[in-house]
Amino acid sequence: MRALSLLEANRRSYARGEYLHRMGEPLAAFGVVLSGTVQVYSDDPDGHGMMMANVAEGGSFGESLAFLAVPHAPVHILTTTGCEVLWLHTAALRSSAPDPFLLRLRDRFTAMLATRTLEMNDRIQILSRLTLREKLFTFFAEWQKRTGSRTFTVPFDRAALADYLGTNRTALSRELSAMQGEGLIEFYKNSFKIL
Amino acid sequence: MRALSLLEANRRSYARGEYLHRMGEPLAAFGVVLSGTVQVYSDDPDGHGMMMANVAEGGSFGESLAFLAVPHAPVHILTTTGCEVLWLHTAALRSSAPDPFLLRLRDRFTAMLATRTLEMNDRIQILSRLTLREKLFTFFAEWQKRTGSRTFTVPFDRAALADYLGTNRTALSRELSAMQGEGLIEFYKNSFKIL
DNA sequence: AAAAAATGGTTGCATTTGCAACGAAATGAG
DNA sequence: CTCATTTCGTTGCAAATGCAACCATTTTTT
Repeated sequence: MRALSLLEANRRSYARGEYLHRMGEPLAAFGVVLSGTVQVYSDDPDGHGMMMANVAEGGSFGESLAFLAVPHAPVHILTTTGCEVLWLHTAALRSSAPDPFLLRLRDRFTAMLATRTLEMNDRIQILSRLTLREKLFTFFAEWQKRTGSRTFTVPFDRAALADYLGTNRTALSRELSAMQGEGLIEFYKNSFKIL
Repeated sequence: MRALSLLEANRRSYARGEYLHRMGEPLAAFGVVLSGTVQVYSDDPDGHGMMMANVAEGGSFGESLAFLAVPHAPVHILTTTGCEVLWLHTAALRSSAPDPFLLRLRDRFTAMLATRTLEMNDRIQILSRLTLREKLFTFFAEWQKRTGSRTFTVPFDRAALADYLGTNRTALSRELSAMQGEGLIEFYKNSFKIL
């Protein structure tokens, strides 16, 4: 495929828990997850980890850092399951060669970034809610909308979900139990049903 | 200037508090703030407003919604001061015409989006902190880094800052006073000094 | 299969913080 | 200038929640 050679693609496999990238180093390319799940983490000075993104199969990560050639990426990237990742270089996208195929590629890349900012807006909306109950409502509403169903399975375990919502794991368990007790939701592991 | 005609630019003036855009409608163009400050707000179902972005002079807004031609934009956009805004259409950016000038324009646009996602990451980091004190530390650290000085003036009043940090205005006042009392910071209005 | 590690729920407690009510000071309008 | 409006800080209180400790269950490894 032409796109792959233009972007100097190469594919690699990773084990569960393996680092795709370490904080402080430049990202030479961005990644597309062919299988498995990877997470983007940021460490604060206290060594307190914060999940910035959870990327499932078909998703991508590191586009901005690679495109802008940020010298010291502010994040770790690691797998939560075994993974296959396609690495793509952005250099070709900056070329001024008037190649119509490249134009389409660039268009796709820009659309991807635009879509990403809209997704991050959703996350910011969740994090901006003042109470945990509100955060959960917003989170569930989004998944319900995204999947078109009142039943869905999220790709987070409890600890990761707490990180994603910006709260404490035990507080999350407490609130989920309370909501189940009130008949608002049902859940088993990472599968939720909105009542 | 060539860019302005390619992007069908037009300039408009707005009064303080005027709406540039209302939620639910498509954004035909994105905006560059020539003077003044505008804010991007999202309304949740409860009618509870949430600030998504604060755009000062020189900043831009609505790039993603305009580029993707999202039919129902999920945000309000309004001014907090008198403003001059330059509206730019993205249609030309999607053209496949092999115009080298257009290529550079598109490159700038993509870089802008990439930069935007990195900024949103910063916001997410702040919002992910569990305590207000931590949020303020992270917020101040960013401004200190951005301005290269321990003294800076932020473009938020207290209510807007509370929104930005995902907290309550009075809790924010309380915490700022406490931090001043502990000799950690000094502040007067929107100007802060890190000690 | 047994042991080890990871994951998830519960609970008591101290802290944080959202909220309401209020007053002072600053800002803007007539 | 005067009055109205906006902005900001303070405080009491109730509710939310971070945290630690603990146990049960599940999953992984040996």
